[in-house]
Amino acid sequence: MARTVHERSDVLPLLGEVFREHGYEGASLSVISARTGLGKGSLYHFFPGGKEEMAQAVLAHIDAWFETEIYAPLRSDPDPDAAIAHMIRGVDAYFRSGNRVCLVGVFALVEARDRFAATVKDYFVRWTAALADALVRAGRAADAASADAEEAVLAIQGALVLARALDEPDVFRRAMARLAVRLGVEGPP
Amino acid sequence: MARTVHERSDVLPLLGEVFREHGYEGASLSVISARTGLGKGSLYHFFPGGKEEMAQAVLAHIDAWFETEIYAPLRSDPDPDAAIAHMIRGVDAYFRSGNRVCLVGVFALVEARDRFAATVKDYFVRWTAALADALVRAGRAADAASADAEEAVLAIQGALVLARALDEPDVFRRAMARLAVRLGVEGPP
DNA sequence: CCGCGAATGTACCATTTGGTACAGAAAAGT
DNA sequence: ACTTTTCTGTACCAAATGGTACATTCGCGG
Repeated sequence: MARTVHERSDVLPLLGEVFREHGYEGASLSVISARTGLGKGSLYHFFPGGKEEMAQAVLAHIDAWFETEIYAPLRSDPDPDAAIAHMIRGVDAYFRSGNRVCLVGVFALVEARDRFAATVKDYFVRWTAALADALVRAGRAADAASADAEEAVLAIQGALVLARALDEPDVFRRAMARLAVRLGVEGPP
Repeated sequence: MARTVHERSDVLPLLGEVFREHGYEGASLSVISARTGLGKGSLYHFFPGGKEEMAQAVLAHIDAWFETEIYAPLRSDPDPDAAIAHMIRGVDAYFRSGNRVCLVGVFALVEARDRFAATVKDYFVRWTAALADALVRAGRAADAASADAEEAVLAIQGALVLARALDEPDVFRRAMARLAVRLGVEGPP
């Protein structure tokens, strides 16, 4: 029976897309099964904790990506300006220039209540902290850096909301361009 | 049997809170019934179209509030700066300084796919247009006004996401203060 | 080449879902 | 006082929900 053998790790991106598009409650096991191509048997084999474990795994996967790809450079790249520019390009690519939504943001607005609150909070705390760190190292005063970092992360989230609402990805691209100017770096390509 | 007689209009705010907290999919008829105090009979009496009509009615209700309370002054108040300041104060109060989430934003991220896309889009289009109008009348150039309006609306949405994610309403208050500065008016009290 | 464990599909479970039917009670008209 | 309309709770429905059980099959190490 077991025809194609899957890895848990290559299911995560598919799961992510499903949760992105339908939210947690909206992502029923049947649509998850359909989109991943995995039957319930396989799903519960990889994620014995069911839907909640799937979502948690996806969040962890996303978090890990941002950690290595965005946060770590912000914290420790010897050239902070380059790290900030890299962040903007990375974010632009990750959200496909506004065509993709932030799963963590989605969970923050609705389902975070108690289920994913800690993970969601951590994601944003570490993001703003890392960005503030880079800004300080780039020469900004500590309090200004914190404010600017908060504003930047907030702008990214807001841009995603607005771009999706208007169905106009350009809103996101414009926001990224403004962000680059405000943070004093080169904008996305 | 029918003890307390309700009005459709006084159920809408309760419905709004339910959708805000649970999203569309997460708001099951049972929690709607529990939170509104109305049995299914009454709910389907007021909203024959079921859950979808409830959500649509809530959106319309919200839209109407913003139209008269925020957009109209932005468009036609003889003192545009006063209208902008009034917007910031109104928004701050409406979202309870970050303790409340934007239902339209929630729907934009997840459920809008096809169900509420038009309503959601309209809400944000009219908001940005009205704000840009006020900014132009306040003396700003047309293109700068559009960009600033877009950025303002986006910042409000982003601030709501971040404030909720961090469980730190102050994020929203700070964002509103920065917004006031950037739009050149008095901030919220 | 064989056996064991990982992976998988199917059938099933109890519960909940959104929605309907309907019979009664309260208001409102008259 | 009466009818009629508006409102409400309860009981019910088929379908879908998240989850479990299990027999089966494949891949790999011995």
